[in-house]
Amino acid sequence: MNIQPDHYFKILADLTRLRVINLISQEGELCVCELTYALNEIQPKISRHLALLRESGVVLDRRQGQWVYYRLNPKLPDWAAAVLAEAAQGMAGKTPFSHDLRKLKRMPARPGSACCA
Amino acid sequence: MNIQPDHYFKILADLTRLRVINLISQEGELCVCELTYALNEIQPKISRHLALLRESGVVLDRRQGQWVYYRLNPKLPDWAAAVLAEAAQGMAGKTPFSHDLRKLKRMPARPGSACCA
DNA sequence: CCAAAATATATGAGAAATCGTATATATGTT
DNA sequence: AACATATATACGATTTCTCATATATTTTGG
Repeated sequence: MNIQPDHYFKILADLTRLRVINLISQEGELCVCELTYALNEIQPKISRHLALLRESGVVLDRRQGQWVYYRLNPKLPDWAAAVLAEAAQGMAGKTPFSHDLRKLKRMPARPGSACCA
Repeated sequence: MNIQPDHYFKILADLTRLRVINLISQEGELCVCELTYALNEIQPKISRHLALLRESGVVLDRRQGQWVYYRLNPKLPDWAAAVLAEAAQGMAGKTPFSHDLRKLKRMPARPGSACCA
C-alpha cells in the first residue's frame, strides 16, 4: 500500500470519519449499524464515509450475512498506522469521541452478541 | 495549547501546507521568501497558508527586519507533534517533498546567509 | 521623505466536500 | 414469492476551500 500524506490527512480531516476510525480501532471490527447507532447518525451518512475509507484503502470490509463488517487495513504503511495511534491520544477523553464507545456498549441487540445463548 | 484532532487534520490536509511544515521542521525557521522560492509558488499563496497555520497555533512567527520567520510552535500537544514526526516519515523520499529542501539549498542570496562575511 | 523589497490581506470565482432525501441492491425469513 | 432488514448509491443543494489577481502595510536604504 502506498498513500500520499496530504491525501491521507484529507481522509482523516472529517469528524465523522475520525469517530468511525476511532471506534473501529478500539473494537477491531464493526458493522454499519453499530457505527450508525454509536455515532447517532443516519445510515447513508455513515455508509458514504465508510465507502470513502474503503476506496482509499484505510479500511477493509467483509460481508457476513446481512451485515458488512469494517476493520482497519493491516497493510497501512507504518507511518500511517502510527499517525492513527497518535491521533487516538488526541481523541482520548475528548467529546464526542469518548462518548461513542460508551454508546456502542449500550446498544441493544448488537449483531455479534449472543442474544440467545 | 489544545486542538481537536479533526481540526488539526484539516490543517494538514493540504499539499502546500504540508510542504511548508515539512521544510520548516527540517530547517527550524524559514522566512516567507525562502518558502516561496523553495516551493516555487506565488507569495500570496504561501502567505495565506502561513496565516492559517499561525492562526491555528501550529507555527509561530517572528519579524526580523523586513523578513518574517516562521517556526513550529513548541507548545503543540505531544500527540500533534508526534503526528508531524510520523508524517515526515511518509513524506521522506516522495515527490514533491523531497525536492523542496534541495531547491531551498540552491536559493541564491538567502536572507540569513552571510553574503558578505 | 521616497522608492524598493518583503509580507499581508481583500475579493470574487471556481472547485471540492458534505449533507439529507430518495432509491437501489443484497440477504434472510416466512 | 413477498416482505423486512442491512447496506450502498444517486442526486441536487449548500457550504467550505483554494486560488489568482489586485492592493495595502511594513521596513530598509538612499
